[in-house]
Amino acid sequence: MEERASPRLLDAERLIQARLGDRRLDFDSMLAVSNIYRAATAVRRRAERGVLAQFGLSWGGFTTLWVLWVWGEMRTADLAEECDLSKATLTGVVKTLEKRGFVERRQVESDRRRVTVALTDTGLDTIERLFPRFNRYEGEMVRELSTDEKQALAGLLRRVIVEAGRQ
Amino acid sequence: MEERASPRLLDAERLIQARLGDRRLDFDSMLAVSNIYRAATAVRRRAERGVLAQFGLSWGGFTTLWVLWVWGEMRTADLAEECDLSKATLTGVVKTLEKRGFVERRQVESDRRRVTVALTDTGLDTIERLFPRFNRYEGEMVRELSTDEKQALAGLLRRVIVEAGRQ
DNA sequence: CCGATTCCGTTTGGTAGCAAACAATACCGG
DNA sequence: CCGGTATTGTTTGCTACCAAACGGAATCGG
Repeated sequence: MEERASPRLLDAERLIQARLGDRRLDFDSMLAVSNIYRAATAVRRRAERGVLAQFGLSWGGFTTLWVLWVWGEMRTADLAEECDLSKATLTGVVKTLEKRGFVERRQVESDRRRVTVALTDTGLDTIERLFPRFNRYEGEMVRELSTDEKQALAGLLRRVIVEAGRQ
Repeated sequence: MEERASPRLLDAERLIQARLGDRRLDFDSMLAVSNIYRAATAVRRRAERGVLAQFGLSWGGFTTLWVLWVWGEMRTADLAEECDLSKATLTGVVKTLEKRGFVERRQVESDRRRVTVALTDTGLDTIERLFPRFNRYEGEMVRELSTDEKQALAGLLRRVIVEAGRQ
């Protein structure tokens, strides 16, 4: 099970040890963190190629549609927060989604600095057809894990998110 | 233990569950996958702001320096593979690193299509000073986890990487 | 040799992502 | 009211990232 893991990674570990000489190095943390990043890249790429591309969506675009679906019409700032994007980035993503006809911007009457974003009918239809397929993909990507392991993984990651999120 | 971890995050997760209602969905997989992505973003941002920015490096730039440091001079294609980047992206990253004086390109005599990339003295000095600090940051980001938990996390993620990596 | 094919890194054209500067609007103290 | 300050979303300028097209270089079959 664990043995076939990745001999290359272990080689690298020894090489680093040699390079660093007597310096003390935290390998457990290094492997945990670098695997988080690698897993995220793998998961994102697979989802983009396997599902999202057919709908003309990137990961960020999908996330935005999904958040709007779950939470409904939202102010730009809250949407950015929920999508875990800077507001500047969100402006661009929304622009793209608008171009594709998935969302629309709405001026807020009571405060003209503000703008809300909402799904169009096309956007709603798209996310309702897309999400179940996306969710099946998610299942495939973690199918090696038991239910308990999935929950354990989510729980461990949650603690990393909280810690790393402290600025 | 798990309860104090992150009330806000769990609330959001419960809310989503409520919003999605009776649809048959694989929540365990969904939470595992989305937390992978969130954790990666948090980890990357914290490292970039906390350490890498001071050295004028992005995550990708750092990874590239690190790989070159550990493995030595490499062909472009192998470097891209090792950094988990497309060769097109790597061209850009190397271009930036070259501009900053961290790496240099070398034409291969025996096959003039090929190019290798190697650290400059500046690059070597930089990564040798930077990596220990980066590693301390990694430790901080997972400091809530015990050694066993870090290893468990790395192991679970490795299995996701393998599965999601199958195209 | 030579034509076709394969291989390699770069370029092109597009989206994504951030920080910082910005303009418009709202708000607040006097 | 009115001048200063805070807030909000966008713009600017940059890097990163990918797929696909490209063009030079090697290689292989005949």
